Amino acid sequence: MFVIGARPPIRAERVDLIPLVRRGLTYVESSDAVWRVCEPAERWEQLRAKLVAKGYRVSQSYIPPSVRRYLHGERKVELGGGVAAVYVKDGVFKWRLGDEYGVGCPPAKYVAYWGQRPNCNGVVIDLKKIYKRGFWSAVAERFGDQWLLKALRGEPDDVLNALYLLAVEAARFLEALALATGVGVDAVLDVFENNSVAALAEAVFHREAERRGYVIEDSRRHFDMPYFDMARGRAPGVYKRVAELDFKSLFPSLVVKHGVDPTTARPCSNGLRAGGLGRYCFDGGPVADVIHKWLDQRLSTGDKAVSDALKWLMNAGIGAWGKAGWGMICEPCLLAVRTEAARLFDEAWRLFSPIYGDTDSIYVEEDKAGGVLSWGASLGGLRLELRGVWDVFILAPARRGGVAEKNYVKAGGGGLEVKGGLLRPHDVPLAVRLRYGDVIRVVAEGGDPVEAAVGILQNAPPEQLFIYRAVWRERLAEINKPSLFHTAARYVAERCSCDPVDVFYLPGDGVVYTPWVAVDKRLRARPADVEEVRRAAAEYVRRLWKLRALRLI
DNA sequence: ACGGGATGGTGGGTGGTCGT
DNA sequence: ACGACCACCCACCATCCCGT
Repeated sequence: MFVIGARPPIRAERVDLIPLVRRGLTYVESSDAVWRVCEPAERWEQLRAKLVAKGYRVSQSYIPPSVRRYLHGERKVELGGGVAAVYVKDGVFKWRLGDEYGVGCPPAKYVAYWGQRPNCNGVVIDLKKIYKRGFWSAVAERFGDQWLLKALRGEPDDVLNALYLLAVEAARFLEALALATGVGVDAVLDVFENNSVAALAEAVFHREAERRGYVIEDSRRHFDMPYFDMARGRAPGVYKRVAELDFKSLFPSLVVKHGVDPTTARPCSNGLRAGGLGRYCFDGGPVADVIHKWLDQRLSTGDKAVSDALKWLMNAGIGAWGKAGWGMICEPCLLAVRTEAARLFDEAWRLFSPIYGDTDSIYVEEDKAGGVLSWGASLGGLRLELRGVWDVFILAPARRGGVAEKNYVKAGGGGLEVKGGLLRPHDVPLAVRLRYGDVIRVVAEGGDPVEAAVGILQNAPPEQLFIYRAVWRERLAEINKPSLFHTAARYVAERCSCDPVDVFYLPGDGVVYTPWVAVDKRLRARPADVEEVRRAAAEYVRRLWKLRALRLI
């Protein structure tokens, strides 16, 4: 952490760096002194508050020392080493490493867990912190809804195997971040304790500025910038043979093309429009250069994990210019990029009247794709690519008419992609969730999705009649007005030690069904038979808006 | 003509998930 | 982190039916 200005009343040494301090919406060079704080890092949070209260300005106050040791070359990133998953069963640590299974601590560099932390050597990864949602929800999202059937059965080996899948993915992502930033996985995890990828990106921005002899003042915003929705759809309906075109890394490309950088942003009469702030010019700088390097890396890598890590770093780094909280704030930078993206988006709509578009994507009839591609090629510095042609593309109607934005289904070549909470087959019985592709096929052929779902339920195995949802114990404890779902959750929570609680349930008439038991609000239970539950499931899907919306197309 | 129960729509609140 | 959106729940209101 650095202090800018008079000598601070703490242990600090003078360093020969030029401060860039915030003035209005931009940064300017100052002749003030710069001090490196020598106090232990655990005190920085408190120290910052005290110093800021006394009128001192600070820099890099949120970068952990572990990250700094890597950025200054005192430590080198070491990649590779085995990835193991560990979980506790009856007080015993069971692990999987590749195809090997064992008990105790695994002989692996990365030890990932969910729930109780194993006391093992190596880089310990808390998967709860990485995925920030329920265990089975994360597994189902990434590796298929079939895993929810295993969640229902609850076989210990299935849990360990699912855990291992997440562990491998998480370790690969963390290593990719390490490779891209030069910050070791242990230090990346330190950042994630209190912060996000944005803080990691900013650490690299700061280091590059420092290398050039500058420190950039930390500033703080209390409100996030307003978010402009850039999604637009033509009309609800089923479209056939739809070409999808995407800009690859649009925001980073615009940063690089225009040299957008917080350290050189300044108002000028012929620059880029920055929303309502007027026009701004940029001359590149340390931040734009880092993003340039990351963009080149992303365009040349064939490794998906590395590509994803770079995408996160760039988007989080750029997005953080308008975030609330401490950081490298630059409203004109973010607004200039967004406004330019919005201008291109509008131009595409004027020229091609797409079926659908969202920020950096354009969906048009197959025969228009060539025209869109040549337009993209004429823009300079941007890469517009044909991602593919979908056999079926469905735009959902909104409840109040028009298109429900960011809600669509695209299907082709046996694959199916569903976007948006309105259409995603959550909150539906597992059988329907697993066979959602069939429901979509019926819609594409002009049939009734609700009756298709009811048909699926009539022939479904009994355990697939339930809906899956997760609820965290902490949340469950503070719920005042429990719904039927929470009633089921409380009933299940009393019978397992899981967190989040994995609830398989189905709302009924005055009761909620959990596998083969009907529970009322006082948590009184009676057995329920299959046909009773099947009827409740059919009634339930008939009520669902997400299926009736598909019917209205 | 009146009142009470049943029914159905609405709007606000709560909780959860997705997407950025 | 935050907004948008869905399912659910409840309070509230209008309407209708029907018996008195």
